Amino acid sequence: MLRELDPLLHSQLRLGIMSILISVETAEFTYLKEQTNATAGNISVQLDKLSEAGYIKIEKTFKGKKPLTTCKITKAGIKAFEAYVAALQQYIKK
Amino acid sequence: MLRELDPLLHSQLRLGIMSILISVETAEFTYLKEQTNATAGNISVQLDKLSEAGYIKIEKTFKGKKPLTTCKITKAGIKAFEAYVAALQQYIKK
DNA sequence: AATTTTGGTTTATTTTATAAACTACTTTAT
DNA sequence: ATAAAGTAGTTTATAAAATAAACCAAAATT
Repeated sequence: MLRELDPLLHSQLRLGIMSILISVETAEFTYLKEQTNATAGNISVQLDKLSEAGYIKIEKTFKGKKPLTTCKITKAGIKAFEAYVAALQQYIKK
Repeated sequence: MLRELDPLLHSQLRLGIMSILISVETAEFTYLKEQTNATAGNISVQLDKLSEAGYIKIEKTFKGKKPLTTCKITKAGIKAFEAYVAALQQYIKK
């Protein structure tokens, strides 16, 4: 029987964000936007969801005079990501 | 930059169905239902979508007096599945 | 012969993803 | 100095998807 895939991670954009965050550890909003090719609005919404789930931590500061949003994956986020990947393997192994 | 994930395959249920079909080559509706733990309605809808995309072939016959729906992955389906897995690797490789 | 079960389909509802519009401020050009 | 354009986002509206609920037709069971 196939395992459940965490719906919060089974979304192209959120998975992309998490995929980046798991390797870089912290990333700025604009960097995520570039890398994922998504619109700012979409990123904003998905970051909120990941944050509310406790998968990432969002910090709002300023770079000079401009707002700066920085994201960092949490322990829970790493765990969830790894569990998701493990479950996913079931689906894609030959 | 992250690659696109075929939205038709990036769905838990459709991916599960394709994952089964790629290994067994043909499967009955009820078998898919059991293995995926999904409702009949949901399976019915998702099979139609996969079929319309040409990823699977659906055959309707009878087993004795009862209707029997049999599914088989197509060449295009195999190709799409493999492309999806390749793209996905980008997201989940450490 | 009524009730339940099987094998589905269709329709309705909820959830999700995405895009469009907007806010607040900064930088650049006039 | 001020209007126009750009940056960094958020909020709201719309479209698309997933899922569940309701339904149908025939078969099997009590």
